[in-house]
Amino acid sequence: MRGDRVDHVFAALGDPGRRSLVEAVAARGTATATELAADLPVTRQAVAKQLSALADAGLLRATRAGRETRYELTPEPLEDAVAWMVEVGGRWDARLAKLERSLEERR
Amino acid sequence: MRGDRVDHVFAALGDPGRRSLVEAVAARGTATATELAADLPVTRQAVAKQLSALADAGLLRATRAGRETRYELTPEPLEDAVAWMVEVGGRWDARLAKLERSLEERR
DNA sequence: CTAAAGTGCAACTTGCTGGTTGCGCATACT
DNA sequence: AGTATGCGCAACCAGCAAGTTGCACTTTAG
Repeated sequence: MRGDRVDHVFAALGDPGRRSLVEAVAARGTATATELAADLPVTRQAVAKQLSALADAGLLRATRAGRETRYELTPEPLEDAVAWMVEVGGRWDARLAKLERSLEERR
Repeated sequence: MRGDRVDHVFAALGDPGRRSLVEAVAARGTATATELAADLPVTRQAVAKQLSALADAGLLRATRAGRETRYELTPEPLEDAVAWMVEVGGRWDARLAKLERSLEERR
C-alpha cells in the first residue's frame, strides 16, 4: 500500500539534516558519505546513517563501486508525497487543486 | 525566510500521528481536540499538543468559539513543501518537472 | 447558583533518534 | 607486500519529543 511509503518519505524528510542531504545529493547528481561529510560539521558515520535512512525510505539509491558507495536521487517517492499533499489540500486551495488535476492527467 | 517555514512543515508532517490528524481535520472541515481524541487511542491533551504543533507550523488555524477551540486547515504551507519537492526532484523526474512548470506559471 | 463540559498549563516519565567512538573488513595505491 | 583509503557494524551517550497525569480556569447547562 502506498500510504505506508508516504509515511517513510515524510519521516525521512522531517529531519532538516536529511533534507539538506537530499538537496546536496540532488545538486551533485551523485555523492558518497565521506564527500558530503567533508562539508558538514558531523562525522562520516552520521552522514552514512542518514543516507542509509534515506535509502530505506526509497529517496536515494546506493551503488557500490569498488571501495566507495555512491548515492543518487530516486525522485519517485516524492511524487507520492506530492500526491498526498494535493489530495489533502486540494479541496481547500485553488493552486493545489490545479496541481491535483495536473497530476491526475498523467495517471 | 521561506525555507525555514518548509522546515517546520516537514517536521510537523514527519510524525504519522500528526499527518493523520491533518487528514482528519481536512475531512471534517473543522474539528476540536476532544472530537478527534474520541476516535483515537490517546488522550485529549496529546491531541491538543499535536494540533498546537501543527498550528505553529502554519498548517492549521485555531479559532476559539465560546468554550471550544475549532481547528481548520490552512493549506498554503503545503504549497511551499510541494515547491521544495518539485524543485529538488524536477531535474530528475519528468512528472515533477511538469508540476514545477505548472507551479511557476502561477507565480 | 451549582454542576458539567471544554480547554490550557505544567511537571514527569519514557522511548526513540541523531550523534559519537572504536573497531574490522575490503579495496586501491606505490 | 605494505600502507592508506573508504566503508559498515555495534555499542554507547545525550537530548528531545510524545504521551500521561494532575490541576486550575472559563463557559455553557439545569
